Amino acid sequence: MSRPREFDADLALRQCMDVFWAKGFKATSFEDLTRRTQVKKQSLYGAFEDKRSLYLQALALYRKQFIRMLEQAASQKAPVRKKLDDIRLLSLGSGEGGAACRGCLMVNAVLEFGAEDLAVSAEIASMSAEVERILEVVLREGQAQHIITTRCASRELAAYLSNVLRSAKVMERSGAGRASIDAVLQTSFALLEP
Amino acid sequence: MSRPREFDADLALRQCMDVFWAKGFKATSFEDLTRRTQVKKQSLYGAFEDKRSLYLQALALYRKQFIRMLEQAASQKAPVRKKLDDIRLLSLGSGEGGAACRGCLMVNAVLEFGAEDLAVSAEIASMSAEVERILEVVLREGQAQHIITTRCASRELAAYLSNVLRSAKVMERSGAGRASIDAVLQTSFALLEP
DNA sequence: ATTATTCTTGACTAGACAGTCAAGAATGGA
DNA sequence: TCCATTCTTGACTGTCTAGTCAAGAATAAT
Repeated sequence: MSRPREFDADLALRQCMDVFWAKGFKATSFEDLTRRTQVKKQSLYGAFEDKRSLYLQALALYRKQFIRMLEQAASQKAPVRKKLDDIRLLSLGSGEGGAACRGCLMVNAVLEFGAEDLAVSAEIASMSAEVERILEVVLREGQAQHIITTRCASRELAAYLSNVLRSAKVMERSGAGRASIDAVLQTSFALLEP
Repeated sequence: MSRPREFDADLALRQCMDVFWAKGFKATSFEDLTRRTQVKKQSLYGAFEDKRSLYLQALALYRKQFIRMLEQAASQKAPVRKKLDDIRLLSLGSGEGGAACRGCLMVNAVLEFGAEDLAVSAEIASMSAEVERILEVVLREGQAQHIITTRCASRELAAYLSNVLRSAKVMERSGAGRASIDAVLQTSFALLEP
């Protein structure tokens, strides 16, 4: 065989994801990535092919992480109300001090690339579908327990809620305070009650 | 005095706004702007100072246009239900064929710059405030007529609705079909009923 | 008509950027 | 021990970009 890699590719990918998340694709230079990861240019190229490919891999990682957290909140053994609260808090962000206004990498990606970039669009569409599927299950459970309105079908409510969560991330990125984001989320969730 | 300008600066600004709207700030090169406006580089610099300054002026123009349309819908002499319908349709977009997935220039701007750019943030904050003010009046009117729920204060509902409209624009930019955007909007508006 | 002023035009500059090259270093297998 | 392979490193390339310069053109006021 050959000389083994000296850096942790998974760690490097996570770090690159952070940079892309904070700055966007175009505004991130390759030098930003090498500075952050402390990995030399050619090594990054070796491991990830390309700036664009690195970005797509970061998107995929983000999606996996997010879905895992959402699924955790949705599938816990707890009352529906608790699940919904956790989902709301998840999308409110952990309130980490300071650099917390990055929004959602996936939303940022859509806004940056629009619908033209097929690979990015596909990633987004896939994530949205998963999110809505998970939400729908919880909402249907809530409807069965008369906690959630039955004025609209669970599928519609899931699309609605997914949209609300997305836009909370837009608010977050715009620098809105945690309080005002939470207020909007509270209202949006309150309107789901029968 | 001196030699008069040979091009229409207002028209050029509108055209630049279109380009920024479709491509974003960083992805728009000055050459894109000169190609679109058919105005030579130095002339654009002469009229608008700077790429960034041009962008900020485009943002301001967009805000004025949008607020004017929204105010028109909100202040027409018509039942509240008609007003809300018009507001919904406004944010659904006129359904112009093809290149209609540009989203909202202002939302795109926030997502591209995050909260760091003070001038951009200020523009956004100002637009959000105006939108919410206009919506609140309509919603309060609706509450008085028992068309709109009084579970939440009109101010909260306005923040909610403003958020919904924003995220419809995110969906639009992501290439979602008109039908699915409208479905989400319908649901979001339906939940406002008592 | 002259002049001061501003517009137009195209060539230019300096810097940033993604991606490449080539030479040397380190490793596992024979 | 030696070789093949892959990693590392730093220098390099070509391209694209925002912004500038300077010379010529057109105008309004005198």
